[in-house]
Amino acid sequence: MRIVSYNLNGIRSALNKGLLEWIQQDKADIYCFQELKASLADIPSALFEEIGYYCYWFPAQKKGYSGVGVISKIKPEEVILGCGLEQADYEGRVIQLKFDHFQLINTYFPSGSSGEDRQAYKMEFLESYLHFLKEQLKRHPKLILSGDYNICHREIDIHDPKGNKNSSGFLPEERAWMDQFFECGMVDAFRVFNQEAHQYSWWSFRANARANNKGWRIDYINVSEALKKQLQFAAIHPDAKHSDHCPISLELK
DNA sequence: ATGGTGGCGCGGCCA
Repeated sequence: MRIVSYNLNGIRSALNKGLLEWIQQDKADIYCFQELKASLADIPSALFEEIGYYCYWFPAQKKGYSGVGVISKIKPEEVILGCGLEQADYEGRVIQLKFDHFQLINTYFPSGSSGEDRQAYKMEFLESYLHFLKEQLKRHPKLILSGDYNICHREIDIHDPKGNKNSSGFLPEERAWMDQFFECGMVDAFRVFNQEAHQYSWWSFRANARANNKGWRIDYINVSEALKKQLQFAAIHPDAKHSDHCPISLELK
């Protein structure tokens, strides 16, 4: 069972850059997408269905903004659109899928990069999300949380830790939140298999950041302790270029 | 570097 998480920065733009063809050769069982930036009518589900995937979308109410979705070769037992938080659901940030042997929650965490108001909302969302996580862990001990967290956890996860100590996404309070998150009993699947530096999942469009690998690792697939022994592999895939993010993946026994 | 670039929808906003 292979699961991929990918912030597409616009599903229509990513499709124009060859996303479908990439999926056809990558052939994962489940793809968790963030930042669809499209309404339901503008998402070409048939393209994914024709290559063997069930599609579940939760776009934002606001046109062309945010939105999450999951496509899967295996039909889930249940799909929940949203997480019950009013603003997060308005912004299409969380989709939950119940599978036979695990619960999958795919999240696009708010970015705080556009100003104080959005940073305040990000912190508010993070606070609520911890309560949500604890509740979900009680209900579903085997939990997988994929997503764009918009936070680098440690210095090793960012190309310039000193220069970004005041940047949204690497603030001390955000990194402390990630500590708390993992203390709830979650495991960063990628770091189980890779402790190297310079492993990133997002690069700014500006100043040739990607070509110079000046990136941030802000995308994660985190699993609950109960699933850790089933982890076979996890990786980052910087060669896939349909977005300012790249896909990340894990393989589960 | 208070800049830089890209997606979306058509206003500049958001990242």
